[in-house]
Amino acid sequence: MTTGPRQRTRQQHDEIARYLRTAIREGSFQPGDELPSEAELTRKFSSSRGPVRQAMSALRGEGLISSGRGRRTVVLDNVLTQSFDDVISFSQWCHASDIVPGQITQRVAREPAEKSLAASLRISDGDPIVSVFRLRLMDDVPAMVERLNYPLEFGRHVLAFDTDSGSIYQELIEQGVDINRASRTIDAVGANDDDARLLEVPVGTPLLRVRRRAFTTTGDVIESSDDRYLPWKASFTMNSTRGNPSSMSLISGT
Amino acid sequence: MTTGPRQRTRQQHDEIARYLRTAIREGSFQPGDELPSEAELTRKFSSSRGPVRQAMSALRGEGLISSGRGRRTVVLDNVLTQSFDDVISFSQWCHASDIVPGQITQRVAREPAEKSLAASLRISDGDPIVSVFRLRLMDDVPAMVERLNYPLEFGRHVLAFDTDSGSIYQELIEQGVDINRASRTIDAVGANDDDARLLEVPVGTPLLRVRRRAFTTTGDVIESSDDRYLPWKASFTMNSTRGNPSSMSLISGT
DNA sequence: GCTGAGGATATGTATGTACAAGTTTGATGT
DNA sequence: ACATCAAACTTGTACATACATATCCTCAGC
Repeated sequence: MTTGPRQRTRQQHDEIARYLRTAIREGSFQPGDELPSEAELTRKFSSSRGPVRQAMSALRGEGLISSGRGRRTVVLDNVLTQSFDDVISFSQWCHASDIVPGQITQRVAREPAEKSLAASLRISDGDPIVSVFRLRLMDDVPAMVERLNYPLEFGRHVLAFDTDSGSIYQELIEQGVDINRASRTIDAVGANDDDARLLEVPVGTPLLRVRRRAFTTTGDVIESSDDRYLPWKASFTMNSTRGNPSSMSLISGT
Repeated sequence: MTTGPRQRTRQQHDEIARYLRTAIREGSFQPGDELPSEAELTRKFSSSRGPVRQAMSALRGEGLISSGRGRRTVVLDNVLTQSFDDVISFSQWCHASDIVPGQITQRVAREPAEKSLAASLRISDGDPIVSVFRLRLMDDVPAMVERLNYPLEFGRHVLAFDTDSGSIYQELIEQGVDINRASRTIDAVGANDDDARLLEVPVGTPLLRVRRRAFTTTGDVIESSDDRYLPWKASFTMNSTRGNPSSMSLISGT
């Protein structure tokens, strides 16, 4: 007996949450609108209040809705958000959000590293790297451009992989690369010529840039990447509590 | 109407969560240790499983613990980076980075809340709010425009404060407002006319936008704000580790 | 037309019960 | 000594119920 099919019947609360997320995303419930009451959802899904409240709680945690004693639950002004702790893979995030991820590879190359990239990957200037340049889609609509750079040691797995077929992250995991830690820096940039063409927006359109470096347990750099999101397709949220500091920090530029 | 003392008996789940947070923080439960089982906590607090699971859910959402079917709940090694106070306050962040913060108030007003803002602050449409619009400086150079909105309950402290003199956050703390939790959403926008004029950049320049909502322990919304940074003056970084869990919150079924 | 009281309704909290689905543990048989 | 299996945990999910507490709406009274 192996792992068996990951078939797993979907839980009720999960199903309710997905229904609401989808309805909100597709505009069936606009920002400011009231969601159906818990009682209505209970009837609609032939469930009980528990699962309904679990779903609501999930959505509240994602910042999608706001609720309170006596008040109807309302939809907040929102775009999809990645929860900071589990942003690892674009594909994975899409699946969690019930979106179909897509990718159109623009370029895959094995080439010598230029100076700044070499420094970022902690290799020598001119050492070979594997670089990938892809347009990423959400439900077949352009959403992000992705520039990935790997030292050859890890990049060789990428060269042997069809980059149009899915998640590189998952492929690396399956190849036994132990991705242990990642560091992300978020800022804003204007779309350059390539970005603008692929994302179908004017040059200079504000994009949300996420630069990521991933490490093994031993501290070797696996990846140095630059993702640029259309800000109306994705944003980042994080929660912090007094006394329980968040892992995010604001860094001063030059 | 007598607003009455904000006395409010503490809820069981809140008390349990506080106990566990404190115990973890003070080292009674070390990273890797197992927490008491739900059954034990139920007995210890003479409660039922619902509140215990709500507390666990809160801690899981804060990334303090990890749990799963069949497995005991274990304490994670919490990565301390920047304290909550440093992240929430521009002034404190500047001081920590050895930068002189500055502010030039553009506008302070008491006005009725428009619809979306009212929803965000969880008050009624048209209820009075206090809004502040400031240009923030780093070493006397424009770096960020700040739009703050408070319900009157908290905003009255702001009205009585010289907004050119420093940190509103610190003032609120000193006035006894208990700022407990904050949620931030980060994305990118182009500079509008006001932004461009104050930051001395062309209209449309990409800015890093941070929308923040701050809450009291009881869940009341203190603030809903919109900060826009020049991306070459500030950015966000974040570290995550593979083992560490998502910040998805889930609440017990009960 | 406006105000205020009160009921209807909404979400938040708490308890009890039952079962599902993993993990750990220990007894048993070889 | 070792592998195997079953019992005894653990946490996850679900349902029924009750009450607390805040909001909204209706309608009587002025």
